[in-house]
Amino acid sequence: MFETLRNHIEKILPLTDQEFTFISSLFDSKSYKKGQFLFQEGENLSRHYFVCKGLLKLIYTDSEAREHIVSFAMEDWWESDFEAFYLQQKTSMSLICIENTDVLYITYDNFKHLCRTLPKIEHFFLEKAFFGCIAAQKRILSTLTSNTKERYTQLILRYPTLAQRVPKSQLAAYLGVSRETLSRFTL
Amino acid sequence: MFETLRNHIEKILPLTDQEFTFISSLFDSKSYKKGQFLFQEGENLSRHYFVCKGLLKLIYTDSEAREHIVSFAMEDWWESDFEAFYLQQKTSMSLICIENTDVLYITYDNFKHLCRTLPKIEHFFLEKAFFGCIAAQKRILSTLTSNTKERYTQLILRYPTLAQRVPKSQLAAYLGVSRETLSRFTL
DNA sequence: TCATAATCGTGATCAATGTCAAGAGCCGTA
DNA sequence: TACGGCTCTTGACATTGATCACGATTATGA
Repeated sequence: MFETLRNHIEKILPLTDQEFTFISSLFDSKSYKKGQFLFQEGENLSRHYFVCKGLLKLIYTDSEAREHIVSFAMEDWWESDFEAFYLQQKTSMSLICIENTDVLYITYDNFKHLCRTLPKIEHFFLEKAFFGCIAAQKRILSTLTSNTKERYTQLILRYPTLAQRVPKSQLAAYLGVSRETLSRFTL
Repeated sequence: MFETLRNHIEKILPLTDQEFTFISSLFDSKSYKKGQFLFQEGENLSRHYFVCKGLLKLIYTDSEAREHIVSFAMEDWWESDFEAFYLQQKTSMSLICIENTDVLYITYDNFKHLCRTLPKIEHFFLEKAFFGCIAAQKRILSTLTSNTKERYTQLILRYPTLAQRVPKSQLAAYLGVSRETLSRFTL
């Protein structure tokens, strides 16, 4: 699992063995089964997760108990309730396994410690955060410019494996439409 | 204008005079009048803008010439076509003045030079990017959980000055609804 | 293997919103 | 002051998608 992380980081930032040993010491690994929560709304444990293997969904549950999918996370993706993590607040969302999943995670304190001790890692996280902003900008744009059917086909084209691993009802919850609506489309 | 930038950065990262002199040398300042373009779709000049005074909109124009507002930018906000800037591509969006506006901007090359020469600035940009992700996550969430009227009132509550500085039709283009729909709401 | 739960598709109905059209009010400028 | 441009409102109608209901199919686990 740690090798996965190392490869992932070194795509952006070369590391010495010593540096990576230090990084590793600040992460913990954990495996979850399908259906389990990595964290739940209202908890106070802010961690940043790296998915080594598996598939997660980050969801928000509204006042009518409807589940909205803020994002999926598959192999090599980072995931967390950013606001809760970075501002040290209670989580407003939950992170749940769609498949059995292996993750590495870092706590906020360890993250700060890492950035202080090994400042060049901030370059790595900056690049990740930039791409996060780009992806978010694109998703917002697609809600502005495209109708539901277009967004559905774009999603499938962009993440073909996701569409195979996730039931349609979950794709609907990600797109913000009812599952019936997706069902009626002929692609 | 440069003092504005310095105050802005120093909220997150203390700077020596020497450091700030160096930073300043990599930014240019420019003033634009209401209606002018800072850049236009299809151009190849990637810059990252800091708004000292005024108000901008980042728009995407679709195939039917409809204008969608990806984001507004007011005082102390950073703005750019992130993808074009960071990946050195042609812009797919345009940045336009809603009011007369003074900006500072940095080119991609200077940005890279800055990060290489003064790595601690990456801490500043990382924090900015993180907050950008948080804001985007929230905006996506609001489209998933709230109806149009709720999103409209949330927008006004959150950015009361914006609602005063921008015509309703532009707020509609930001929310992704028709101006007629906003018109029919009694708040 | 069987029982149960998930998932998916489809019809009927209703609410929300887009679209087109017309007109009214406001503001800056010649 | 008068004009044109911009903005906002409102009505009528069409379209999209949500909701509820039901049944069929597919996975899953004891």
